[in-house]
Amino acid sequence: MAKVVKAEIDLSTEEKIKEAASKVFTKKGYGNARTRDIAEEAGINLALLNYYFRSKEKLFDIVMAERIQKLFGILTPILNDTATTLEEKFEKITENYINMLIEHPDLPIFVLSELRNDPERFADRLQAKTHLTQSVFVKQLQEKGTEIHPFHFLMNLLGMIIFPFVGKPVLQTVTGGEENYLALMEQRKKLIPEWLKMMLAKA
Amino acid sequence: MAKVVKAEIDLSTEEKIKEAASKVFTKKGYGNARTRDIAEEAGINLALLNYYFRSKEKLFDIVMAERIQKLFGILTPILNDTATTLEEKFEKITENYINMLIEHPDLPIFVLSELRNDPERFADRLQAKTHLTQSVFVKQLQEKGTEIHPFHFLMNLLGMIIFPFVGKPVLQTVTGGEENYLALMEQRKKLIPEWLKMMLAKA
DNA sequence: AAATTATTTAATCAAATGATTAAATAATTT
DNA sequence: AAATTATTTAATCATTTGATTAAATAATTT
Repeated sequence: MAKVVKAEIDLSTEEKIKEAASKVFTKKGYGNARTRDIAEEAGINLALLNYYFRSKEKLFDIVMAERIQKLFGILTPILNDTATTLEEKFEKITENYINMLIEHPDLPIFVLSELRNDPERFADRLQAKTHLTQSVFVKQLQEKGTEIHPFHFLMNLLGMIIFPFVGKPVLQTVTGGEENYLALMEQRKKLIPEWLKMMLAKA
Repeated sequence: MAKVVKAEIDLSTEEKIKEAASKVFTKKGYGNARTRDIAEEAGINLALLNYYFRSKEKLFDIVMAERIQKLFGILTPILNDTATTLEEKFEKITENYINMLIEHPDLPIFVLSELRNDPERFADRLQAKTHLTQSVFVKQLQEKGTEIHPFHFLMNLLGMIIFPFVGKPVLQTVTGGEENYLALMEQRKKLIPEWLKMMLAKA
């Protein structure tokens, strides 16, 4: 056997394919992506892709798991931090998300549009229900004694943070070039937490 | 020739195909949609689809034009109404959008994810730049003398309205069934305008 | 070094898929 | 009614596309 080197080379070639797949899938979506695109992007033979991952679908599953984690993994630790106040959570989530989304602007539209195609399929990956309903964040909101359902705050937060990236193709035609867009996103890092604090105060 | 009847029958069969295409494309996206799916949904022969529309792509172009209009057509008349205040515009946009999105929850994710695939292609359909920069809405905001860029308000409004529908597959696993989700959306009709008024007041 | 196992490639397959063609049917015009 | 035009269908094409196979090469073990 060639265990040791297998592991190393596997990781290297496997990783090359996985990253190419992530890039191509994220840019074009599952249906528009061709396994040949991925192979070319990875600089390998098409057969190798199937040798390592058996099928387009299996490769896609692996990519999706990682992309979902990348998109939603930010939330869980912050929402469950007992050491921070609600206000600090707003700030951290906004800051972390916008920084990440500036680097990966096409991540949300990819994940959300693939989830639409088959929500059941990735339901277990999400586990949003448990993560959120029992989160410190929700408890802190309930302690405030507000009439407003906790998820409204979450929708507002995520909506204000993520939507500008989901709608980037449209919105950027309005704001002008990439620089202007980035400048607006930078402003939103400070603005969004303030807006949420206002909502909290009035609630 | 068969002019008169051609026009009528064309409209009927053409419309059947167009509506089937709209349904299938919206649900699955261009890349995952099959012309055979559309033909079956329309209850017609596959060849008929090509007889009327020449190709999948041309049919898609027509569908996209209508879907873009459906998604963004709501905005223009309200944003340019000189008879309403900013506050009333918030209310009208929220009310109209949420009502429409309850009927067509998969519209935004479809349009936005297809726009991502080729933003240039539909740039002329959007014309967001002109429609917005010179809108009454923007002028009214500027009269308020706020430091905050007008587009922040638009992003917040659209983000809070549209995002819950874009993220429905994820968010609904948290909120529970369709009824709960609808109830939350109904609440947002009243809440979102209030939140925007607060942002305006503090700005 | 020989044998074994793992990796990679070129060639090819089979099914899916968008599109066309030729013929049949229906409608309209003359 | 005959001729013309429009609509619809069944059958078929050509290409694309995901996947496999058999052979070549490289690495590892014995």
